[in-house]
Amino acid sequence: MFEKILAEKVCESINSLYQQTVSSDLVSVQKTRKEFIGDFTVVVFPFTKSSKKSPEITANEIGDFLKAELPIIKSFNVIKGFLNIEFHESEWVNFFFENKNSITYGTDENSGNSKPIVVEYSSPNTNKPLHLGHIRNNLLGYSVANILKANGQNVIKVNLVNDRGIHICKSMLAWQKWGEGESPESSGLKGDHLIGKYYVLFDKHYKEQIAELVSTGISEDDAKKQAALIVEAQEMLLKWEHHDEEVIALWKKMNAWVYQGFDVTYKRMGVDFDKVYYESETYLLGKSLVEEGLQKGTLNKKEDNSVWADLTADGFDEKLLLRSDGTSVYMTQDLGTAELRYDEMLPSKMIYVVGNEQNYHFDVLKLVLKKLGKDWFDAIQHLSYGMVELPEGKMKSREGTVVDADDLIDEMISTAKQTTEELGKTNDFSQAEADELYRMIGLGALKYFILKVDPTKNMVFNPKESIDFNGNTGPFIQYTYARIQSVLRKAEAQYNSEEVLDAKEIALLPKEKELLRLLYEFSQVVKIAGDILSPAIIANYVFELAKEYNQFYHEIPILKEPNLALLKFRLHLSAFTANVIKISVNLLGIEVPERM
RNA sequence: GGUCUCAUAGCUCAGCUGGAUAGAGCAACAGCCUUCUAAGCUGUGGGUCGAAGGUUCGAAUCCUUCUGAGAUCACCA
Repeated sequence: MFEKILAEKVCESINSLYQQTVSSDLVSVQKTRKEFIGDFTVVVFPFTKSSKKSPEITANEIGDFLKAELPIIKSFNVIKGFLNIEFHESEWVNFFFENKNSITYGTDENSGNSKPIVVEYSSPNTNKPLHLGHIRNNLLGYSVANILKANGQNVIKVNLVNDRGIHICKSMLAWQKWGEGESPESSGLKGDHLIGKYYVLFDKHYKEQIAELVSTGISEDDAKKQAALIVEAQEMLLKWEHHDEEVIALWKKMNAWVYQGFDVTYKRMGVDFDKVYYESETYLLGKSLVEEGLQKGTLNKKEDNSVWADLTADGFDEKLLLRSDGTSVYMTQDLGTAELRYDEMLPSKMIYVVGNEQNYHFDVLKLVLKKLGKDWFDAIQHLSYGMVELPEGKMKSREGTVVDADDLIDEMISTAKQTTEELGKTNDFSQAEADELYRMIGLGALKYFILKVDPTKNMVFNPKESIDFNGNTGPFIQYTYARIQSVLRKAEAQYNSEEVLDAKEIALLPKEKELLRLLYEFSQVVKIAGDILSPAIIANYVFELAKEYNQFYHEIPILKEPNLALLKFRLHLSAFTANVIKISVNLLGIEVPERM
């Protein structure tokens, strides 16, 4: 890496010129801004303390040293405290030859040997269909897993399905009462949507009952607890915990419907898992951990038999871990599944892709594990992503403002179809080819729209404005790829990726140099994205790359270039760019078409 | 009320551990298809980086205070 070589040489120069030692990671080597001549810029302000000279003089002295020591440097110039260094063009051409044909360029293939990283994402409830918030979660989890793999990590993707609890009992009860045996087959509804329908129905009737009770003079809080429906639902949950055959059978039937529905949505989103956990199978695990904590005296039991962790010393409150009736809460379950996961896979890290509304939960989770003496507590990393909001604020299922995942995907694909047909792009496509293209573009637009935003930040989605296909979008990037493929197809006679080109014939134009420069940065982009778990880094990079290529494409002729060596170079440069575009978007879970 | 996050162009967002004159896209306006795919390219306008202090050679970035928005603090998950 050029930056590393430069940084180390700069340290040497400080040592040699001023007899001072500087650590190489304190040296700031950055890309030279376009308005100046050079490839890399060293900021010399920090070294003026060592040199006791002005920034300009210091920069010149370091520049002289570097130039004398490193033959790869062609020239340097100094502007204020900035030392701009220009490499010989051959360095960039060499970089090009070394990497242009690598289908794994920028990624680390040495995976599999290290301790695994577990990435948990999706983690749906089985009482309603997935919505836009889940889409962000799924796309993030899937992409982060890809990015970690590209960084040489052994990644295990897991899903923890929240398949038990009062919420699913509500749907079950409503279906029992008013469903009249309705099934996905009889209704034509997708299983998860069918269940969601009864969850909403439950809530509707429940609210009516509450209102009725309130009108008889009962307080709202009491009404919420006394309403017949909620009491019945709780009875059902109790029956479930006691393995009541009828309830279990109903539960299995309805969950199966939901899973059929989820599978369709997962498949359409293009996400998958290496392992699926079901909370119904793991929810009891936490209890033994809590018992252990009680024995050790790190947890305490109150008079009513409820068990608590006292976290006041760490600036938190007390946290309930077992209810007075001995049943476990969300936190208890998470303690159990965390330990199960750790014991099963001995991971170096356990990443949980969970919304930022649960920041407190994860702080407490780690703290309780620490209290319980689990020294691996720090392996837990909460990838806390921001909410997807509507222009008027948070999505609310009660107000019907939730953007349904399936609906949105349908809309994206049909918009892609309409737009593509208007442009006449698929006139010579077969129906199957065309449909595949619409799917790719629609999903590409959606995925890019979600993933280009910094995961930690809340983002806004306006349902009234459809997601764009022009500008900083997925289809723009897909289009650039397809455009390159088109050129390569036209150049069949001149293009052979294996052909050895003559480096001496190649003189880089500014746009070509900039393209190469961007391609060079890719491996660092992958590394940063992996370090901070941010697909947005990749998304913004690949947009930049596509934009740069389009400028090159418009400015410089490829197939009409009279010099055959240059023509071939540009074809290979185009192919290299297409390759990096493909690798990049694949990290985001986006596919690229050969034609569009 | 306690804790935590966020605030950058009309809108949606970049701006990596502090570095040169804060960038894109959309929207608006003006151009470019007898020439490799116009889902493209070029140009114009648009900013007190929420406000005020501070640290620094240097602050959108770090610290403090204030304003505004949001999250969270359940014997819910």
